[in-house]
Amino acid sequence: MTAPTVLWLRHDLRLADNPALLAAVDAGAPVVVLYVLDDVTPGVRPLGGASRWWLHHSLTELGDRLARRGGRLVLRRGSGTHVVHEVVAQTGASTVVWNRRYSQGGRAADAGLKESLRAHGVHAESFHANLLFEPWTIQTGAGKPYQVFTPFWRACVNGPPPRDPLPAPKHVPAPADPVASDRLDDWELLPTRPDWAGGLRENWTPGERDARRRLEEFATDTLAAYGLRDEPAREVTSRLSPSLAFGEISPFQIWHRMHEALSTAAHQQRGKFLSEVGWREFHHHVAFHAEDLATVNVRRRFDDFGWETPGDEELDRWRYGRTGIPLVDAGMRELWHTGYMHNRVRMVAASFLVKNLLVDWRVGEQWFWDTLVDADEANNPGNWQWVAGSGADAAPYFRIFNPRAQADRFDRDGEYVRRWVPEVGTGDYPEPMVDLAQSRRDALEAYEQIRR
DNA sequence: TTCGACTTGGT
DNA sequence: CCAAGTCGA
Repeated sequence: MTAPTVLWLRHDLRLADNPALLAAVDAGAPVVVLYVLDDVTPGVRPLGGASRWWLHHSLTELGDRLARRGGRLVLRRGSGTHVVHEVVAQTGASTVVWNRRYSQGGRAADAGLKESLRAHGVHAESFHANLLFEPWTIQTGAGKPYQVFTPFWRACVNGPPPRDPLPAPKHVPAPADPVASDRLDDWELLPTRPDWAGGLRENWTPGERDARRRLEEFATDTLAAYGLRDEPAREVTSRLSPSLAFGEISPFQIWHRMHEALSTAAHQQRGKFLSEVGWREFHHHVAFHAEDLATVNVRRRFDDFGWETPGDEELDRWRYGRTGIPLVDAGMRELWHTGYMHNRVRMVAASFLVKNLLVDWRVGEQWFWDTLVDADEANNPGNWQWVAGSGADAAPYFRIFNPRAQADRFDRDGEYVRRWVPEVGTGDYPEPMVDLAQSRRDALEAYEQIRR
């Protein structure tokens, strides 16, 4: 009997381009493929509601794919560190492998685990899988982390190119004795009473297989029209963000596909699309070096900002799309219904909360965390801080989106707004909850205080 | 130290 | 036309 290898999966729910999986299989021993639902480890953020829905289906699909290759997915709940030790003890595993995660809490837990495993004589190894450029490898000339996107991405692109994606193993040998696993249904990741996931089901198919399909469709059909990406009524974005968040697809696979055959028109848009992938890299870079991106202002000067404290009723108008500002409401309803919001509209809806209502960006960030299927520990707070002006490479304070002007520019014929707010222009649609011109002036005044 | 450059804007 | 600040080389 060979001692098995434990593969601990986290944000890498895929078989292709999975270095830790490949290493586990190549070791020649049976592989215990483990996923841990961890709501308890300090600094590891529990998934929000929409993400839990996605996770359920992604794990189901992964389990099926694994089974077709002879493997078996083992599910456990609790502290990741504790569970891994438990599984090692139960199986007599000699090796544990995983792909690196980059959040503060995740790194701390993994470093501690590596140390304690080695102290128990268990070999532990981590792999580079989920970012094109690991955060500590990109530095300014002065050896410091970047705080501005453009030079950061230039440094990435001008350095050694990302490796080619790795193949999926054809066979994943499971241990002869089955390892105890939770039943996925018992985790109750799907909503009941009420089941609010109907819009999610209509719009998404979680899992590696559909992620690959979306990438291929984007590369062959959609990328050529990516120049229209700012218009929310068009469907010209990749919609890969939730799959990237769960690691159903890797940035290496995306990068590589963008360097394969593309039409001339698509080729012209490639750099723009890859720079959006670059923003994901940038936010992870910033988060790696920041204190805690989801709670602490990158620009500490904002710590004294006098945010308003909104009532539940006011906040609910924003959350559920009843602000009386059509583009904001359209976006918030798209989010509530589908677990997703077009990027341009995210900026407008976030700007409205932070600048027109002067609500702390953390309040909006938490709502997005709970409702987005692509909620990401670095991207979500990083983008909210960017909008608020407290973040890295943030817009100047006096840049305040006007949601009406944004609608005129990017939804000129009102198609997107009508799709989500059909009653717009009728007596059923609410009056604006705030005067845009006055609240803009108030915001400029409030932000003026920060400058001192 | 200097200096060019800087995702996404508004009136 | 307006509106700074600061990053990075």
